[in-house]
Amino acid sequence: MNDTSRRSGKIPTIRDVAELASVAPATVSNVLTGRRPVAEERRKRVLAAVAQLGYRPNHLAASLRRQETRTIGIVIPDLTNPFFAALVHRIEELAAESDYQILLMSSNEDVEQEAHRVQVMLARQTDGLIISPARDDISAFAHSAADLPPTVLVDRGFGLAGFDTIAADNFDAAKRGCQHLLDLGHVDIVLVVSDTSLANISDRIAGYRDALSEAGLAHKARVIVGGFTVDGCRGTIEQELRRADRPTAIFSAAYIATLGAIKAIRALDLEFPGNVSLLSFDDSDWMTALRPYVSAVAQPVDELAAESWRLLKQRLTGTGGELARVRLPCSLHVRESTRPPSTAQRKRRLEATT
Amino acid sequence: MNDTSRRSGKIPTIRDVAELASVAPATVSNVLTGRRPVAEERRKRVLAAVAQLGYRPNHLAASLRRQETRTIGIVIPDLTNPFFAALVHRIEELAAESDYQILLMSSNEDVEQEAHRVQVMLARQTDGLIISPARDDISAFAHSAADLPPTVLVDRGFGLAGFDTIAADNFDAAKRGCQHLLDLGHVDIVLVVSDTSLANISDRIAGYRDALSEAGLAHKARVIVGGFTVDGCRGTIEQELRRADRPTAIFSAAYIATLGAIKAIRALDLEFPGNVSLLSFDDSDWMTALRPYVSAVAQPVDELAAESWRLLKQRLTGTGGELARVRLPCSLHVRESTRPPSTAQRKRRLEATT
DNA sequence: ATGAAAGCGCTAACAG
DNA sequence: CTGTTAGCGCTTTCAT
Repeated sequence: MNDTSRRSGKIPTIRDVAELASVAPATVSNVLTGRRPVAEERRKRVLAAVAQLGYRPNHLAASLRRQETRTIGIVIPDLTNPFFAALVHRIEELAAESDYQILLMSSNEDVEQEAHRVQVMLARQTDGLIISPARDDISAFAHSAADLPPTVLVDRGFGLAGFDTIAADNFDAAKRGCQHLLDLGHVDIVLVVSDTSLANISDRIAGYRDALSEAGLAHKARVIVGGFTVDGCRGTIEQELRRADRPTAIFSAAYIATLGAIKAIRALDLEFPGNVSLLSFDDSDWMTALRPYVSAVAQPVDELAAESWRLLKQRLTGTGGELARVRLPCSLHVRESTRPPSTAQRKRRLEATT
Repeated sequence: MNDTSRRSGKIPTIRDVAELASVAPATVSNVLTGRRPVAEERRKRVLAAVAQLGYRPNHLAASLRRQETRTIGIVIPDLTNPFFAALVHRIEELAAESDYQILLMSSNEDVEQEAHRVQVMLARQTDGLIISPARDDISAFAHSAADLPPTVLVDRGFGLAGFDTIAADNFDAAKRGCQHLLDLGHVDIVLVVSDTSLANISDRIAGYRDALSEAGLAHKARVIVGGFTVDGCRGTIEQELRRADRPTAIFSAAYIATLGAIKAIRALDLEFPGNVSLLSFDDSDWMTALRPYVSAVAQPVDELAAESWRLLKQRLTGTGGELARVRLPCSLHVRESTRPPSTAQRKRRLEATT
């Protein structure tokens, strides 16, 4: 059918269509975009010409003219983290429904890469940005929100001036997680974090401390830092578990910390929850596969994605009101890796302390 | 410093810079792109003007003019699958090094969504495409390779005419996996697949059958189909495990099948490798966390990504030669979930068969 | 309802 | 080495 175009070799433009249909280029545009009405007869001629030539509108040219690309940029720290993968997946899905596309970049938790990537996004005229900043700070890539197109900060950078920001309620989630362990009778609970400089993490630390305080156990708080790698976390946790007064429960405050914790426990030939209870911040499909099922605090990924997109789209269409700050609740899934401390555990602690 | 631009309200263009620096727009372009030399003094004036105005080149306009977007489109079936997430992550990283950006879309294993997304990519003038097709067939989105910009097919659609194609050596990997189980002494090995219509999967089935044949056990081949969901796979596998003559080993030929298999085994209160050995096609970080560590065939994700990008870039720069068909070897990680059949297992089979 | 003309912001081609 | 000119392909005035 469109052999003609194929043979001609050149990609047809709107002018080619216009000539073939004996109408003005503007008319072709109006038929294809539906922005203005076109007489039925001419409409058909245009459509026929489009089909015959195999014409495809050049979105690039339209973007330049309209000053709108229908592209949004997403910058996240790490796509291999299932949390971010799921977040991006869902945002892409929603954006596509509104005919927006995604330009994706990973900062690899690196401020400089992040800065560079955001600059590229700006040069590319993305209509909006969804960013999960490497640090809770935009100074790496912009002076202020005014330097950027409509931008939503998700998961990190909560509350920064000038942005719609959205994140899980890390404080509350960590507090409830810790309370769960306290309810079970644990008193020596160590919190393992990746990096204390992120607000998310300090919120989790604060939630953990708050729960302890309310139980009158503020002095029992113990936070250890494992870094951004599984092996780093594992090493730190192994040290912790080697202490005579080792904790009876570990609360791993990040995905990699959970993997590190499990590996550390296994490396020392310990069992969980037998020798130590384990609670994970961040849930994953495998946590309900191998035994023991891992008790976990789950972030509402789909809702975070939906809300991010909703807010951004509002800004893009100018229907947004006040800047939003949204905290979404996490859910606690009590499974098998958390249980009351055994008498052996209690005894061990007692001996170590006296 | 660039308060001037801030106050003016309007985004500066190359002409504004040119005027301020008293040079021609083309000169500004030449300074910024480095495509042609510019006298040192004028250079400095231009750079100063750029800084003062806070000018950013509009990549869109440049793309339109140059007929090159430095954007590549990636279409994959599902970003929540760790394999694809890792693939995309790595490709993005490599592309960024060459100053290419990624337009990302998921087809959600759906041919129609895929078709639509590819059309969008084409309209957006992506310089190249990396696609992992929902079916091993491009007919959903193009008549032939000639309809598309330079395109690499990765993981799926291996060998399709007109494309550089690249995939793991699924046949060999499955064969070696099955041989490993045979070497252990297993004779009743069931293969669980998601969907037989994908070439990847039939290759794995063929590899499995081939290994059995070489061992003179062709008649023992048993392949069950669980579909694209974890629960579907689990259900199918549960049924299989309820049979009196249940297998002594399960080879799960896809990530979700592995999750399904583990859940099925647990649901029936069986143990692995005690009651049944388990070998996974596709590796994941958690498989070396919880016990027993899961023996797995690992696809060379990073190499697949690197090779995909290398091939695409060659095409983009016109340095590509013959169309390439690359098979990359998988690696077999023997861990704890596979072991020789116990005497109890042998006995059970014997009783069921007689 | 339609067409002509004027750009969106940039760069390649061509003079000088 | 530098400036001028002419578009890339589309959409939007502004007439008619």
